[in-house]
Amino acid sequence: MERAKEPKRRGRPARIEPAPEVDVETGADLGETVDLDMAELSGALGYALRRAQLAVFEDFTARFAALDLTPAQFSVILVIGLNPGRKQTEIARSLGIQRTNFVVMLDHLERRGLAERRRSAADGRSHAIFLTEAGEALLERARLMQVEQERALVEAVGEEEHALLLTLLARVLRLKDGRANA
Amino acid sequence: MERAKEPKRRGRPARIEPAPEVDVETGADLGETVDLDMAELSGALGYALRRAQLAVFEDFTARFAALDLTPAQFSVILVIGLNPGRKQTEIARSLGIQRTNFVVMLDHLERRGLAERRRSAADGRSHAIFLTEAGEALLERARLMQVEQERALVEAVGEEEHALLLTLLARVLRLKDGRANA
DNA sequence: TATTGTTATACTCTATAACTATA
DNA sequence: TATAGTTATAGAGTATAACAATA
Repeated sequence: MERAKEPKRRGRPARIEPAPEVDVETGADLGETVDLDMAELSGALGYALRRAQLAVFEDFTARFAALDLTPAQFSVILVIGLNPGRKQTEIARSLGIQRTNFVVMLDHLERRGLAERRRSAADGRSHAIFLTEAGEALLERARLMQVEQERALVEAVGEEEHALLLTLLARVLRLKDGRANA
Repeated sequence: MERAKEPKRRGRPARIEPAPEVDVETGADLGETVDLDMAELSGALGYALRRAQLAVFEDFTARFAALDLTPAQFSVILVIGLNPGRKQTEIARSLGIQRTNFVVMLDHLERRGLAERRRSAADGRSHAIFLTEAGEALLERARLMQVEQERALVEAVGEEEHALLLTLLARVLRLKDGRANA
């Protein structure tokens, strides 16, 4: 049974004081938009991608708060679940995570009892990675949440458009090949 | 005349040694793909957005290396250029940058002689932000590079598809409204 | 020698708290 | 009291160097 952790404190430590019990809802940070000229930026695909990605990740974070999973953590347990027994480095690389940073991520998941490393008999250097029972269970719940987010996205952009977006975003990755072959 | 700065050193400091003159091109990090099952992840729009955004930003960084501009810095000088004389906080908020973090960004641009703060006569608290001559000049060069990137993107995804992507990515932002009204 | 996993860093980005000057 | 700008700081993400165990 995984508990939703208290969101970790960030920024300068609060001076120990009465604890004001602030009304968080008041934060009118996005109240009046100041109508600057943004037209040129809005035409830049990179900028549009960035804003869209942030919006989806924010939404994700809100939805997955109860499961205490970041987008990256979700992607990791999903890939482990679909590819049990693979080497640490294989999992990491498939997600574009450097193996050195993946160590800490896995430590975290292992300490939470969601994943485990097993020494490979064939190759004493490598670890085969698996989900635990708890990990599988959490993954199932996470899958449901992910489906809900996808449904919300379909509602926002349209059914066909959602599929189209996936297609077009895949094409954007051709940029890399383009430069590699140049 | 802005110089392309040496990319800042990161990570653990190298032990002072002969300097191996490594063949960087050998890094076969993405050589053989290990064919894991990624199907489920690939269907997640959030993941697709993330990968696409990273690809475009990487491409951007490569293209803008000579100008020594990050995507964020480009967006800042662009918005200042299009909205000269606006308050610091207005510029920052229009880009979704917290005013506290914007201070350092502006410091940086000001030290490079690209932007400047002028105390407002009307309101002694606020700064009106402008580009310098050098800033305007750099912005012009940056605009050309940006157009080139956009052209590369059009080549990668198609002319109509590029326009469609912008439309659909704007719709993705409805997610936020959805949650706000819920 | 090369690979797998690891530790130790270090820079960037982003977030919060609190201070100063001004309104 | 509220706002604009600022400083200080902390955490997350991501990058590099180097080492140990194993191949």
